[in-house]
Amino acid sequence: MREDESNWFSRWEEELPSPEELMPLSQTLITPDLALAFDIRNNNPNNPSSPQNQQPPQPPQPPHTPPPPPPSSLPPATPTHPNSSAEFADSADLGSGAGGEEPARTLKRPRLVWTPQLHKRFVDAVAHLGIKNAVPKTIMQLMSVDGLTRENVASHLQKYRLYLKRMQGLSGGGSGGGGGGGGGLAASADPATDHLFASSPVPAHFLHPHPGGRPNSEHFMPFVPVALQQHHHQQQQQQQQMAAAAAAAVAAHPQYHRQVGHFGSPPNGQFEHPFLARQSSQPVHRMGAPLHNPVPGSYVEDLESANATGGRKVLTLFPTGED
DNA sequence: GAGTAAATAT
DNA sequence: GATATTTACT
Repeated sequence: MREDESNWFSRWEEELPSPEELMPLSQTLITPDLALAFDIRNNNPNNPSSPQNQQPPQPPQPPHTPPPPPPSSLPPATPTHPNSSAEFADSADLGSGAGGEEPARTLKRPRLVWTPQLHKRFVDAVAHLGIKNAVPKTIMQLMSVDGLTRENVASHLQKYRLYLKRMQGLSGGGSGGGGGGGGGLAASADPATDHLFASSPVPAHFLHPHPGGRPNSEHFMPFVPVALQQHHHQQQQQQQQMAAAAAAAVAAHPQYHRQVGHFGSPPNGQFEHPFLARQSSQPVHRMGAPLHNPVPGSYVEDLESANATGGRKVLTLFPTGED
C-alpha cells in the first residue's frame, strides 16, 4: 500500500500535530487527582514550578566537572558543555523562588526528552532530507528547534537508524537472515527502544529506498514550513497510546519516577495545561542559529526535574505553533 | 571538521 | 532497565 509521493506529503502535513493537540509529555505531571492520591500539595496548579520535586541529595555531577566558574556572571556563550556545575539544580522549576532566572537555561543542557512529537519532527526532517542527506547537522538545522544540539540529533539519529535497520530486517523477509524467528510485523519490533519511534510513522522510503526502478530521486520540496495549523484529530491514537503508557507507568511506579504523559486526565476529557499559557515570548538565542529556518524556533523549552532518578534535569522541547 | 559507532551515566 | 549523553574512532 504505497501512497503517492505527493499524497504522502499531504499526509505528512496533516499528520503533524497541532499545538492544541499536542501535549508535552513533561507537563507538571501531577494532576489534582494524582496529587490527592499521593498527598501532594500543589500550591498553584497554574504554576509549573510546583515544588513537587524534592531533591534531597545533589545530583552526582559528572566526573569531569570543571572548576565551577562564578555563577554570578554568565559566560559569554559556548554552551558546548551542558554540565556546568551545581547550578543545575536551579532552573525553572526549583529555582522559582531563587529569584533570578537567567539565560542559564540555555547554557545548561540537562537532558533532552524526545517526545513523540519532537521525534516526529525529527523524522520529518530526515524524510525530507533524504536518508542519505540526513546527517545530524542538517537535520538539526531543519528541525530548527532551539536548544537542540547536534549531539542530540546525532545521538537520536543513531538510535533511529538502528530502529530502521530492525524494521528492514523484520519486514524484509527473507533475505538473509538470520535471525530467526521474526515472523512478526515490523510493528512488533523491540518494544522498548522502538516505542518512541513507533509513535511516529516512518516514511516508506526509509524502509525500501527504491524497490521499483526509480532511484531515490529525493523529494526535493522546498520544505514547506510546517504550518502547524492542522485541524485534524488524528492524534487520538497517539494520545491513547501515551495515556496508556502513562497509566502503565503510574501503575508500575506510583511515584512516577520518570516523565510520563498527562495521565490522570479527568473523565471530562479536560486537561489542564498550564504550559500553553506560557508562550515563549522570547525564544532563547542559541549560540548561533546560523540560518534562518523555515520554521522559527517555535519551541519552548521547559525544564522538569525528576528526582526519583537521582535528580536529573530534563529538557523538554515542544512545539508551540501558535503563530 | 563531521559523522558514525559504542560505552557510560543518570 | 531504558534512555540520553558522552567519548572515541573513522
